[in-house]
Amino acid sequence: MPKTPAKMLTSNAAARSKRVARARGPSPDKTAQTKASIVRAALAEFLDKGFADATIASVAQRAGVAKGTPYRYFATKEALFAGVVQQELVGALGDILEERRERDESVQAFLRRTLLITLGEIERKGRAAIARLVIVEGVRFPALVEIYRREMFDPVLDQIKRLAPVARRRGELPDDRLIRHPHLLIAPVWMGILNNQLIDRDHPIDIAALFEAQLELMFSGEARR
Amino acid sequence: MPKTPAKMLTSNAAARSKRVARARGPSPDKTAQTKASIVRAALAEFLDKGFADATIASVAQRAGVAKGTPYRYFATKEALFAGVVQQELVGALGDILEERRERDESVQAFLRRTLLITLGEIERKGRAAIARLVIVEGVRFPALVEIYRREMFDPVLDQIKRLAPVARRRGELPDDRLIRHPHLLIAPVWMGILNNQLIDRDHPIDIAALFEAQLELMFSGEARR
Amino acid sequence: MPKTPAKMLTSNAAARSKRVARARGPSPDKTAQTKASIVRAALAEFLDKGFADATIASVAQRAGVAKGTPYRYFATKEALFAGVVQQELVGALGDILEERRERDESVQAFLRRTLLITLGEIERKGRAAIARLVIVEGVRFPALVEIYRREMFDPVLDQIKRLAPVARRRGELPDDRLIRHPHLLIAPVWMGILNNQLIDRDHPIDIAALFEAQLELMFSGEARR
Amino acid sequence: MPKTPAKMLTSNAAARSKRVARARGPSPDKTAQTKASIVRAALAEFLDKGFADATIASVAQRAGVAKGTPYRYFATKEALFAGVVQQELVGALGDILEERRERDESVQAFLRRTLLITLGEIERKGRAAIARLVIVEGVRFPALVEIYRREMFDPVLDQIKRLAPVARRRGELPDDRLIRHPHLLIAPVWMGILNNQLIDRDHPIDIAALFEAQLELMFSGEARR
DNA sequence: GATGAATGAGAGTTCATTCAT
DNA sequence: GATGAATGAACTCTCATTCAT
Repeated sequence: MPKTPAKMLTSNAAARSKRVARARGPSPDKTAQTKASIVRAALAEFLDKGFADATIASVAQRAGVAKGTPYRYFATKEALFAGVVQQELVGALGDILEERRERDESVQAFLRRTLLITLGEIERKGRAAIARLVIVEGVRFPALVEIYRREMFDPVLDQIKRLAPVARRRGELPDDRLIRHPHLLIAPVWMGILNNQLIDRDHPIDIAALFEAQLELMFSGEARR
Repeated sequence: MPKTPAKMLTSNAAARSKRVARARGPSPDKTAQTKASIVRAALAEFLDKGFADATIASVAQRAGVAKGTPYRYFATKEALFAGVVQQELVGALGDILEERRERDESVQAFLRRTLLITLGEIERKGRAAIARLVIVEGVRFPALVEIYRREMFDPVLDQIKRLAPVARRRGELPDDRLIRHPHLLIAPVWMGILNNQLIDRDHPIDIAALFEAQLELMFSGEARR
Repeated sequence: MPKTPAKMLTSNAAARSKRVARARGPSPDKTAQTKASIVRAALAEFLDKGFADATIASVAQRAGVAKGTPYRYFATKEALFAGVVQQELVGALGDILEERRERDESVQAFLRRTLLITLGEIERKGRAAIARLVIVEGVRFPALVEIYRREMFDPVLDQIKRLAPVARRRGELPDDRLIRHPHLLIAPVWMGILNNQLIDRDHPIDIAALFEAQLELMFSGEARR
Repeated sequence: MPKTPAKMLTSNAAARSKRVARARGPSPDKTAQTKASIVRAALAEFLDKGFADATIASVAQRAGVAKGTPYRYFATKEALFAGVVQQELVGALGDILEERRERDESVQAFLRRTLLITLGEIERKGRAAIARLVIVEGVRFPALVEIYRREMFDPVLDQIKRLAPVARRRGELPDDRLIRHPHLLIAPVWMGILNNQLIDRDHPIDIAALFEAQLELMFSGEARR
């Protein structure tokens, strides 16, 4: 897990600040490792089998711990699922929304720059699989879906809603279509996730290319002319 | 469905015997009704709870039959699920693909005419919910997903692939984009299903409007100018 | 179980009246037998081990059924316990309270006649063990204790409270002690149950003799003089 | 309890070493305090929940120690229960049996003086609750019941058996009833404990008054005349 | 001595599936 | 064909107990 170094740092910092109170007893480091391996194992298990078919025993086995150990960190199977998925979700977007459009940068260029990079990451990392998981288990975990919407879906949509009028004023848009239907811009991304993750895993489509085509379609970009 | 002929035969036989001896022996008519009510009940159950949380007992209760009765018609719970969903899937498209573009009808007009109507039906009937179910249970039922792809997804896509060059030749398309990315046209539909069924049930978007906007976007329709 | 014949009778009557609605399917007789054997087994198990140490698996084994079968009749282990004990409790007294004092019969003679017989039955049958069970598990099952109090404890006490003034008027009592302390008369019975069931099983005391002594003690019977 | 001397010794050693080196090393004083708080916590836990529902973790939390600490003092949960209850039992009677009947004091007066005071203490302190606990867990802990019988039940009974003939000779008893049924005298006490602790906690009866009434009933006390 | 993370046997409970009636 | 009682594998969750630190 690429995050481990960062986590270890945090853990060590925590250990240092707690050193006075915890001179004896098990190592906080090992604890953090145990939890991390459980979370990792659980994510893999849930991705493989879905919530219903996943078993705690299997998670424990994948993590190399005893059957009861996951319960030290998550009270129930549902809590484990929610905890694991939530952890993957929160802050996953972070960077994109931090990005600011530079002076003289067109909205189209800005969107291409930020969203295209994110899309690459989404596919490279297992983000698309997470999205699929949230969607697939959404009926049982409405709270998770809401988090997903709040943390991932709505921010991107809001960004588009905010930028569309700007682009229109700048003459980048030939009509109000993006203003009226902001979903149109991200539709190809979901189309791609759906196709690649669920419908046709053997013939994945290039989500980035699909998105870029849609971007050029909506903006009167040069490729149009 | 291989059983269909046999069933029809039985049904006919039933109709015949009905006139002769109604009072004694099992009624084949009643049998067909029993199966129908089981299928209906099962679909409702699966839509409500998903495959894992659905129980045969509950299906039986909804259907007003005993717990063992569904097993007369479907060998296992999985077979019940597959059978029920498959039945909803197969032939659901039927009509659209039958439709032929009329002489002088533009491809855009043809697509609007056929797909828009279908979309309306999809939303009016529970088709979108079925789509959701297939997607959600796809990991466990790859065969169903394949059926879905074969019966629903690919036909529409193939239709687009077939018509795109035609439209291009007819001067309806300003570029090759639809030829290279046929998914772009149906992306808004999936965006809508995803949003309305799973992500934001409280704020459904108008799928038909979204699709029409995309249609006009890709074709150099009047609304564009 | 001595009750089986009576129960079978009831069961048969039930089967007869249901015959119209239940022409097919499992035999109601066998069902009743299964439930009876589960109840019997559960009572034995609870008496042997107490609620906490009793296991459903063991109950099932004693009853000669599968582990899941008890759940067809009792939703939870608690329900099984409550159901079994309650069944033993309700109506166990019945007869005593029906008894009426005959003309010219002294209160003392009446109490001796009715309670002494009941005491014999209590010991002969497993009633004392049931009482112990209720008492022992009372903290966890307040509802059961309340039933016990309502069905067994209070009725006897109320009977005494009702008869004490009568006896006093009849000159059978030398003072108001029984009126002020009705518990005194039944105290020896509980003393006996406690001793014989819990404290000193190897040296049981004769509860009937103890009760009779107390009866004579409180009434100025001949034995006193 | 065999450990008592050792403990006292340790305690003394602790007192000694306290003056010399308080700052370093484990404090034996603290150890004794730790054990005491564990015992206290355990008793409360067992009284609250009974043996089966009590958890070591909860005991530790009540005592303000770690989950593993109780195991330093008691090898198993059963040992903890036995140790705690036993400690409450042993020597609890002590004083009563030490008491000697004064010259010219009637047996009745002596019994009233000694037992009545004890009864008050029983109710004031949690002794009755302990009795309840022993009774309730008796099936699982026959050894405890035996201790109870040996330390509490039999001594009182033996005292009565010893004094009854004396009272009879002194003309305090109108007949041999108490000699033949010594249990009769203490029956009201148990009746009271049973009623107040288990059967009808909302309507406690006055155990002391009940006992005194029985005492006067058996002895030809003034109240009788 | 003390800690508390980790263990794993074991219990309650569910439910797809079977089959005698 | 239909019934529903019975089965038993499988799963979640608990908690007494151990032991490295």
